[in-house]
Amino acid sequence: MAKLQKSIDKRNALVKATIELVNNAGFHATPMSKIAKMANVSPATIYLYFENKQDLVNQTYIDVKAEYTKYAFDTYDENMSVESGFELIWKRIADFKLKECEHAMFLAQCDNTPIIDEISRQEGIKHLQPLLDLWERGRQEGIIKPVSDYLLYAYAINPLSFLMMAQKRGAFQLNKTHLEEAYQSAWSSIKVCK
Amino acid sequence: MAKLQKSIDKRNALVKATIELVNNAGFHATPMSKIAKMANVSPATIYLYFENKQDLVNQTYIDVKAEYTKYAFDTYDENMSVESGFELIWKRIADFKLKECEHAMFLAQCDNTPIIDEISRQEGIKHLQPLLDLWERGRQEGIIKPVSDYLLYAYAINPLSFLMMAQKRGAFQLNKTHLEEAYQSAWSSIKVCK
DNA sequence: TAAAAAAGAATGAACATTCATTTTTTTATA
DNA sequence: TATAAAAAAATGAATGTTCATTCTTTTTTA
Repeated sequence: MAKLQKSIDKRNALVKATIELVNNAGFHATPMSKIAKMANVSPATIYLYFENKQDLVNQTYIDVKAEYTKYAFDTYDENMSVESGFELIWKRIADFKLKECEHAMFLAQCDNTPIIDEISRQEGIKHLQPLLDLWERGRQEGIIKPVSDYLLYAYAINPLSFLMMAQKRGAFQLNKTHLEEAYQSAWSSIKVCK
Repeated sequence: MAKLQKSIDKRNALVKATIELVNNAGFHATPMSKIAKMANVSPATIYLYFENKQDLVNQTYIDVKAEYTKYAFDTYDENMSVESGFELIWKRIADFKLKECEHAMFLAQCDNTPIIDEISRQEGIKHLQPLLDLWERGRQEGIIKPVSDYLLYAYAINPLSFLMMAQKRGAFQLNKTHLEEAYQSAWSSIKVCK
């Protein structure tokens, strides 16, 4: 009840500020005072929305992860064929990582450091289930290689994180052609070869 | 002169402690005092070997990156064919990431956060040159896809980082068979298809 | 006008770094 | 080779700052 009365805008502003500051300076160099300032809020106000700094970053992670997977699966439905379902999801993920670069970067940072609680990490993983289900179906139909989800993810999805980071650092620019090539690589790395 | 007298062992112990603590707690939660304690040294002593905390972590990064690439290219020579050269390097990298897991994890953390200075990051990248040269040769011979180094790296090498992290988190175990499959995926994602 | 939300200032702990000494190593001399 | 003076290395404690969090008061909302 109390919570519902509090302004959701303020919570969102805090989450947004956290993402931006952690991306630019790292967790170690983002004090609560800066987060508050960027969100136009008093430091004390943060504690009306979050238990402490750890809780703030955990919740931010879960929020962003949920947004990411919502975007990824938004236009997917389970009746699609394995191949076209995968293509759809892959391209949505690519889209997200390149357009919502800030959010994708934040996830990459969280996924490669111990700044997130193990519990929140697990929470974040759950959202990926539709993709894992698709792969399982693909394996049963003999279309997808009968290997661990981790191997499939490593070759089909994870490269996009690397490309996103490289692009963010200005090292190179991903265009439409690259993207199509990348998709082909992804698909051929997980499909069963005839 | 003065520097040579100082015990290289102490510097190494400090670097080692930094890797271990940053891996387990993150940069934000590794105070100099803990690093000193783990290296059996007084906090003040750190400042005889490093300018400050940032310098310590930068140097640690460069050290580990150099060790990584030294290992990767150790048995490679430029007269090898593109395909066997690539296989050799890939397998050495895989070996390193799985055996020297702590070091590989540290690199992954540094490569996905702003804890390292841009200058040190650039320094670290230089070491990778032999692989880039091999790819260039491969492109000229029509064996390797004529695409950006970043795309090749994303699909051929980076997945190993993801698999290493997954393994480290205990999520799954990479065995010989997996590794061979992973290599095949890597190679087929960068070679020109006949 | 009462309850909820927000604010700014205060608090106390943690931390990076420096300081003043002590210990160890090196050098020079006999 | 033994010894003492000098230099270098190392130390534990001190310093001053930064920061997360809390407290008290004010403002807003119902």
